Amino acid sequence: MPTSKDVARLAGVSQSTVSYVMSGKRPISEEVRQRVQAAIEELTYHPNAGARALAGRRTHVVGLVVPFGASADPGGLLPFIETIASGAREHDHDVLLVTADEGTSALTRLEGRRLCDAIVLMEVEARDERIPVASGLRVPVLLVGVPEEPDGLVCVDLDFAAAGRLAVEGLVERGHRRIAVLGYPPEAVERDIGYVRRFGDAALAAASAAGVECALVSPVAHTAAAVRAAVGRALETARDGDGADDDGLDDPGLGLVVASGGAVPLALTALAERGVVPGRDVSVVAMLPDATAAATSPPVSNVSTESRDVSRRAVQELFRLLGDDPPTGGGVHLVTPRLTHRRTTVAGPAGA
Amino acid sequence: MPTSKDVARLAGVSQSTVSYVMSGKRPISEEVRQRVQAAIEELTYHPNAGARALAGRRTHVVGLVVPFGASADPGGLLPFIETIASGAREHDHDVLLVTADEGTSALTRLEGRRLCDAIVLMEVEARDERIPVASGLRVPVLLVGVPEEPDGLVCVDLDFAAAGRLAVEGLVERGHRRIAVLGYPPEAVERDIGYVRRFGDAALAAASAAGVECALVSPVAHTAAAVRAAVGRALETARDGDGADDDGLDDPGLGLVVASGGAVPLALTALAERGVVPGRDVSVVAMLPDATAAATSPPVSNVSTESRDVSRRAVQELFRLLGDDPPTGGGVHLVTPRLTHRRTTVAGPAGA
DNA sequence: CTGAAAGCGCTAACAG
DNA sequence: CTGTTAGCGCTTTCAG
Repeated sequence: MPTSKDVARLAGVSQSTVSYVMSGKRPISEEVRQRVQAAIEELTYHPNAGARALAGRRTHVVGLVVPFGASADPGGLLPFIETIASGAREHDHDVLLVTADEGTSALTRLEGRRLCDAIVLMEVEARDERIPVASGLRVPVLLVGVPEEPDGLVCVDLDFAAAGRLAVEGLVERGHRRIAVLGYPPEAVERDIGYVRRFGDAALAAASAAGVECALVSPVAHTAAAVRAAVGRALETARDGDGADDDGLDDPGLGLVVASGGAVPLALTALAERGVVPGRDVSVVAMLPDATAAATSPPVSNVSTESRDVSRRAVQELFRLLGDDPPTGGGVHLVTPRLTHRRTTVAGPAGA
Repeated sequence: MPTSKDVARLAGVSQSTVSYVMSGKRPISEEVRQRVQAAIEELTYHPNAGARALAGRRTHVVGLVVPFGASADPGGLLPFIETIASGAREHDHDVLLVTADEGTSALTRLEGRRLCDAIVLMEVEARDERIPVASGLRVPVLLVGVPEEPDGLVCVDLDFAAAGRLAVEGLVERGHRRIAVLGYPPEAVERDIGYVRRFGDAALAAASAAGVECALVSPVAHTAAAVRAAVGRALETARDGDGADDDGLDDPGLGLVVASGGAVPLALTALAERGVVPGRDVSVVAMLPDATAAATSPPVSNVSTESRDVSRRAVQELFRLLGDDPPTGGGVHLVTPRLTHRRTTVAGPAGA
């Protein structure tokens, strides 16, 4: 296995020149650069990462702390990881994957052992015990998710308020006058106070702004029974004050927002059991990644969780943190979701 | 940031003693060990990974090459990655994540830069261009998936033949006399010749052993149209030779095996469109991870792809490769899947 | 059972 | 524009 010394010898230059050719940190004459490049190719030289990290005090690795274990994830995680990994490679960095179940010690280990130059912390909760630790580290940390106390850290997340608004407005546009929001499971309600509240509040606000009724059914556990009950309650609520079943020809029925992606299959099943057909009798809009939404049966209208966009943004901010200019600590970056109507929304009032 | 030198000074010993205390590669008197440990705690010392790798020629990192980009994965990837990551941590290793789109150069980079001590290559295809490269590396490589030419490498995979058999036998047990297998999408048929063939052949063999008819409908693209057509063909086939619709009270109808997890929602939709109810008119058994199967509507009976078991096995074999005893190159390790009946299989002939 | 010392392969001042 | 040199922090012989 060749070292930079071998390259230097073969090219007839000094070892440092080889280093500078690779890093571009110093002007090199075209002639020398050519010779060195040729030697590198010929020997298929690769710089030893450990040595490089030791001498240069940069590992060219970013640590990624992923929320495994707890993950009953409806599909957004993988694209996220993929995007971070490819993004890192584009900047000549690698990704070290650490699972969140290591807790706060993952952070001190990554920092203490000099395993990486920066850390991305995924699925940050509202009051996340890792935040205070993270903000005390010397390596920059990027949060995915917005905690209550960002503590000067940079955060990137989906704009959940916009998502709640979008879902409700989309249903109102299709003529729904009664809306119900199936909320998050109890665990999430306790853990993720941040986005849970932001989504719900924005949904309610949008409804009231549009002058339509909106019931928030929450929490809803991810069990068949709980979702069935919640769907029942939502449908009952909608029927109240409406008098009869089917008298208004223009009434598109209930507009149902499913805030937690994981509940979608259960909700669809619950509706089917009652003989209620989404896209005809009611509309269903769920919070889901596009790919997952398109793969349910029937494909469910969705407010995209855009993990791809969020992670692209995360990569961008990450390498700003690693860049030359001091990026002025802190800052919250929100990515706006999109609403896509699929088979579960009714056509709407104005013909369409 | 303290170094092992600082620890040594504080403990009143030499640097090498600190090293030996940490590695246990040399007997240390209890007294000295205590002092050193105390110093380590006090300074919250962490060994510098780069320096350790450089001097010790072990990185304590395993490279994981994941099949992103192409992945329309029905859920098995994440648990796999998670299991590898936790398993590695249990052996005091970290995981460096690399995406497969880097191709064969990912391997040479991991090896050349000394980024890891071993490599796990996921979703290996039958004739995978990375195999010859992998088998030429100095770092041990573990394949997940069985290529045609393992080239002396260790492979771990699900036993797809057993899976095909299991699916068919499960349906036969429930009284089905006519079975159809919805095969893999064209891409997979061309790419993954290995397990595609193994699954199909075993299914057909099991059917013929049981004396029941079995039609293999393949390839089936993952589009609504293609799956709809395939389901139609499967149902027609079953109706032939049966004469009428519903005369045999004991005839549990068609037994449908969906070999490719990604087609499941489409297949369920296609059945629903025809008014055919799984679990009553036909049975459906799909090849899916348990979690995914439980989350479809209705929950579909499945032959588990057991990515968790496969990855546990992979970790086990991986650290055998990294262990002290030379593990005698090569070897194929197959993990046996399980069949779980959910709501999409009929009750069966004998009451049940 | 413990210490001293020689690198591992690279980068980054210093010198020209 | 290029070469020389001193480490980065650890492991591991080689001596006790």
